[in-house]
Formats: sequence, C-alpha cells, structure tokens
Amino acid sequence: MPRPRSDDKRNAILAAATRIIVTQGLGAPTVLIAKEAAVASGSLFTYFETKSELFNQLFLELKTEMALTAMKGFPEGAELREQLLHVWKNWMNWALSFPEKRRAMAQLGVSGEITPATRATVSKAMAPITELMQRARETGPMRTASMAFVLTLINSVAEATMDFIAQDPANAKKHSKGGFEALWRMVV
Amino acid sequence: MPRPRSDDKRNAILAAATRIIVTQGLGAPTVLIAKEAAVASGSLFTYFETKSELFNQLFLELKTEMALTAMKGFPEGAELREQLLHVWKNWMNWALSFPEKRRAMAQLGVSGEITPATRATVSKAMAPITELMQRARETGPMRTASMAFVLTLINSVAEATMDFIAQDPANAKKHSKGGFEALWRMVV
Amino acid sequence: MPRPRSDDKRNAILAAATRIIVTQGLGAPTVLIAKEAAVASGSLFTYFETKSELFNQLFLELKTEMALTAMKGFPEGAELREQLLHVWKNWMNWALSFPEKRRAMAQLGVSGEITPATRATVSKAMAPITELMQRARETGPMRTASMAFVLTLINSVAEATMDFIAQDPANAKKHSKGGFEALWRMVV
Amino acid sequence: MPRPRSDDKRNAILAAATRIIVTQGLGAPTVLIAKEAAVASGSLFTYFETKSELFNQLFLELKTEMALTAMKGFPEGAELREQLLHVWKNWMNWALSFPEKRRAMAQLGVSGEITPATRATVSKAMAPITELMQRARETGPMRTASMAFVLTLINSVAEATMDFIAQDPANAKKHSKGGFEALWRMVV
DNA sequence: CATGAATGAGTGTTCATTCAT
DNA sequence: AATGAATGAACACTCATTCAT
Repeated sequence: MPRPRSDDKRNAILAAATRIIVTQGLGAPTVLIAKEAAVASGSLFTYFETKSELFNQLFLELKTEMALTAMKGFPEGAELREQLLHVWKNWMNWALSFPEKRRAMAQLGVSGEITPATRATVSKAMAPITELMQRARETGPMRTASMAFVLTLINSVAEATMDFIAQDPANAKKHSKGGFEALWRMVV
Repeated sequence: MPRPRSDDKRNAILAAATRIIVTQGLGAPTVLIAKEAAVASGSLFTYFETKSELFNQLFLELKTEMALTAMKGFPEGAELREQLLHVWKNWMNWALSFPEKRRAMAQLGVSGEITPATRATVSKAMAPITELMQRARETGPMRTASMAFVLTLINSVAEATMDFIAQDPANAKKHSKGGFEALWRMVV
Repeated sequence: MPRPRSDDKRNAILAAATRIIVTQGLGAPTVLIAKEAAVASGSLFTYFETKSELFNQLFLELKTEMALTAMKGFPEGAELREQLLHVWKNWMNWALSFPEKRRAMAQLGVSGEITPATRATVSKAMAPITELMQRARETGPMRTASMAFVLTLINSVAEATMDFIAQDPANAKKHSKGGFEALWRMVV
Repeated sequence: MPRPRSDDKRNAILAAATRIIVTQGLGAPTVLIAKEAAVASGSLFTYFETKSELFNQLFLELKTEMALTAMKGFPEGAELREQLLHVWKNWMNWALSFPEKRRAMAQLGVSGEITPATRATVSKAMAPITELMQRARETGPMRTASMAFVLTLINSVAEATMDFIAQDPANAKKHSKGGFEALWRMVV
C-alpha cells in the first residue's frame, strides 16, 4: 500500500464521505462524495481503490478514533467503576461532539460492506476497552456468559445510548448517566 | 371474473424478499426477488407499487408477526417477572425459528427505506409489549428515565441477544437466559 | 372482420381514445383509454386487435365523419364559390364543435401509426371534396400544378385555419372567413 | 485537463438523432441514437440531460439553421417580391438538400415534446423572416387579419410545399415555384 | 498526479398483449 | 363476452470505474 501523495485530500474525502453518508445513505454516488470533498470524481479512486474500500477505511478510521478518544486520560490506578465511567463519558462525549461520525459509523456497521478483515482490525483497536470490560464482568453476574456475548450486549447498550443522545442532545448528560447505570447493573 | 389477486402470491413475494435480503442485501434487484418467488418480474409491481413499498410492507409484516408471536399465550394473571419471561422466550424462540426473518428485519430497520408512517404502524402493533415494559420499569431504577429511552435500551438488548442467537444457535437457551437476566437487572 | 357484439362499447372506446390522445398524446397507455371508456383493459383488444389498429380505425372514423359533415346540405346546383364556401363552413364548424376530435385527428395524421391502407380508405371518403377542389382549380392559376400538390396546399390551409380556430375560438368566424378568402385567392 | 467535452460528439449525436427520428420516429430508443452516433449509450446523457432535452435542442438547432439559411444573401435594397422569393428559394433549397432534417423537424414540431421555452427561442431566431412577412401582408388582402393567423397560414403553405418537395424531389423546382405563387396570391 | 469525459452493464418500472376465471 | 391479473421484453437513466489529456 503506497501512501498517496496528499493526506489532506484523503482526509477531505473521508470527511466528505461521512457527511454524505449521513444525508444520503451508503447508496450515494461517489461523484457526490468527491464533489463534497472538492476533489475531482476520478481522484477519489487514486486514494481509495473502490467505493467499498473507501467505506472500509472510513469505518476503521471512525472506530479507531472513537476507541482512542474513549481511552484518553485513562485513570490507570483508579477503581473499576471510575475507570469504566471515564471511558463511558469520553465515549458519549465523542458521540455528542461528532453526531455525523456516530451516525455514519452505525450505518457502515450494519451495511454488509465491512469485511471481516476490517472488523478484525477494529477489534484490535478496541482491545484496551475490551480488556476493561473483561475486568468489569469478571466477578459480576455475567461472569459465566461468553465474553463475545457480553461485549455484544455492552456494545448494544452503548450504541443505543449514543443514538439516543444524537437525537435528543438536550438531555445528553441525563441519558449518558442513565445508560451507564444500566450497563453497570447489567454487567458488574 | 379474472384471476383474482392472490394472497399466496403476495406472500410468496414477501418470503422471497426475506430470503433475498439476507443473502444479497437491500440492493438486490427486484427481478431476483420475483424469480425467487416464481413470479414474473412485472407481477411484483401489481402487488407492491415500488420496491420501497415492498420493503415497508415486509418490515411491517415481520414486526407484526414478531409482536403477535411474543404475546402468544400471555399469562394474564401471573407475576411481572413470569410475564416478561414469557414474552422474552416467545421472542427469542421466534428469532431462533426464523433467523432469516430476524436478519431481514434488522437490515430493513436501519436502512432508511422505512418511512415514519410504517414505523408508527409498527409502534401500534408493539403496544401490548410496550405496555408490559412500562409496568416493568415503573418501580425499578429507571423509573425516572424517559420511557422512549428505556424502550430503546430494552430493544437494543433484545436485538443484540437475537443477533447472537442467530449466529450461535447452538447456545440459544443459554444466551436467551443471559439476555433476560441482563434485561431484568437493567430495568426492574 | 367479424363485428364485435356491442357497437356502444366500440364507440365508447373510440371516444375515450379521442379524449385521452388530446390530453396525454399517442403514448398514453391502453389501460387509460379503457378506463376512460369504462371498459376492462382486456376488452379493448376484443374490439381492436392492437393499439395501432385502434388508432387507424379512429383516424378513419374521424376523417370520414369530417368529410360527411363537410358535404352535409351540399347545394348541388349552386355556383362554385357558394359550394366551396358551404363545404368550408361545415368544415370549420365541425372543428369548432369538436375541438378534441380535430386535435386527435391532427396528432394521428402525423404520427407514423397510420398505414397507407388507412390513408387510401380516407382518400375515398374524401372523394366528393376532392372532386370539388378539382373543379375549383380547373381554370385558376394552379391549373397546371399536380393535383396532389394542390390538395396538399388546400389541406394545409384548412388545417392551419382549424388549428387557429381551436386555439382562439372567440374569433372563429373571422378566422374562418379569412382562411376561406386566402384559399380562394390561392386556387381559384 | 481531462478530455474536453467535444462539439463534434454533440453534433454527431444531433445528426444521429435526426437520422433515427426519420426512420424510427420519436419513440426510438436512446441506445439506437447513441449507437448511430458511435458513442456509448451513457455519453448521450453527458451532452443532453434527458431524451426530451435532446429533442428540444435538436428542434432549436434545426429551426435556427433553417432560419439562417433562409436569410443568407438577403437582398437588402431589393423589392419585396424579390426579397420574399429569395427567402423562399433558400428555404425550399434547404428542404431539398436536407430532407431528413426537414422531416425530423416536422415530427418534432407536432410531438408535444417541444417546450414553450424552446418555441419562444425559435420565434426569436425566426424574427427576421417574421418581419419580412409582416411587410408583405401590410398592404395586401390580409392586412386586417391577426398577424399570428397570417403567420400560421404562411407557415402551413411553406411546410406543405417542403413536405411535397421532400416526397417528390424530381419536381422540386416546379413545386417551389407553385408554392411561392400560391403564397404570393394569398398574402400580397 | 489531477481532471472529468467516456464507458456500458445494471436497475426500477411500464405496458401491450395474453389468458385463466 | 368480460374481466383484470400475469407476463416479460423494452427503455430511460445511473454510476463505479477507466483513461485520454
């Protein structure tokens, strides 16, 4: 994978794709994405081999950003609940700050466009969070359930909360807290 | 007295659409759906005005079926937990019995093809279940959260559990129970 | 050509076609014509083998009616100018009374749907009028031109006048007279 | 610096459309027109947004060309009759030289595809000719008729003559002269 | 490398005609 | 004969991708 010349242009395309996906869905023509990025339609394909490739990269980028954001300022020595809450707050804050990214990510996640390879890479980026969740459930009521199932459940609660925040940002704080308590009761 | 419009044919198209959506996604050509239903390509459009209309009807049909199934044999006088468990079991059982319906429903739900009108009708079909959930949270820890938020959360746990059952049917019982307990802890 | 059972239904279809052609053009679906005629879509084809056949019959019917109307009350013994004027007035009157027929006829005439056979039959129906025109030009300035050419010219003036009357019926009388005088000067 | 949009290609499409319209009518598939123009089917739509737009542009192009041709070498100082005859000859010559253009133009003119906007633009292109006609009738027998009516009449005679020339080119000269004299008698 | 015109397979939908009832 | 559902070929237009400039 040779890096294409301009990272700026690459990022412009990714950002444009995010916006377009939110307003037009994944079926939006690549020309539209290119136009939104102020780039020639053909140029899109020098940065991403195919439309599908663009979507996979975007998904990876978004998930990675989300994971990094979640772990920012992680309180290493603190108690579990504080750690979990810290991550949760970062997470919800990101969803509140970048609702478009959140929505595009959700759409991409269920689209069937995302390859197993991409999902695997995403998993790696999520590793620190996964590990935290693992510690969280270790002694709780779900200690005998399969970890994959627990992660699915946790993820679904997080996504639901983020979706709700995205569509009712006025009560973001309240929903964030409610979601966290629900998660805590469920797992710990 | 021409050939009357046949419910059989309508159902064949809906069933075919379900199968095709699972294997090919919502972008699948209508000809394919028609062929799978053993019907001429044009006939699809005597039963559904547009592809989008077909998808909306299918979504409605699936959701309604799911809701009806969930309430089957509802123990009117029983305790809340038993009632909730009854619905939950029916629900998960349906997901286990008709994994394709479940998957198609999930895809349609996030597709942007479903109109607000359809969603409103679905809400009505879900009313008895909604009411039960309402009673469940009434005295629990989420009693002050907005009902819409609680429903979103409950729904997400249910969907996550169904998804998990669909992809690991061998442990369906275990996952079903795990999901229910998580839900119970979360809400009641 | 076996006569179909009901002449009423046949006429209803022809009348409906006239109306539909005016509002929707010749590309209008046969179902529409059938509906306008209050007849089942399939029935149209028991009265006319094909859509094209329907158009040919309609054209013939309209032209024949127009020709018959034009000759109604023809003053056998009168002078040429009076005879010509009589025909002309009948003609223009018909166009004024049935603008839809006139418009449909015009559309059909240029459509490429009308077969030479139909045109030949029309010619026969127009024979008395043609003959009159022939007498008219006999001693006039166009006596050496080919009759076909003269007929084309006359026809075009008549059609132009009818079109103009159809779109400005308020001045029908004036236009009719103007057209006739123009014709007279041209031919006689 | 990509391939620039080529006027050649645009013209090839217009010319192809002219030919196809004559042989297949306005219902001819766009693929056929594209093939005739030696262009990919999709390319047609980079030059003309819709089939209808193509037809409108073609009509405009043909009418404009016809009007320009008619005024070529106009004898400014000459007498009215000579001026009129000059225009008439140019006109008929054009019809004789490009019978396909003439036929396509006629079909388009009555098709219902041509928008009022296009007709208005055409009117402008015809202005010099219209003005000439205006001067012609000024003192003649039609001086009290509405100009629009006179124009319609003149036009119909011209079109009829062109049609006749197109289908009997051997006697083009004779028909041209005959048509002109008829016009002259009618108007001047 | 940037540009946007060129390409042509692919799609939803229409509609004349047929045919089961 | 009447009805209108069934059929499938046909068609305008789109769009991911390529490539001449």
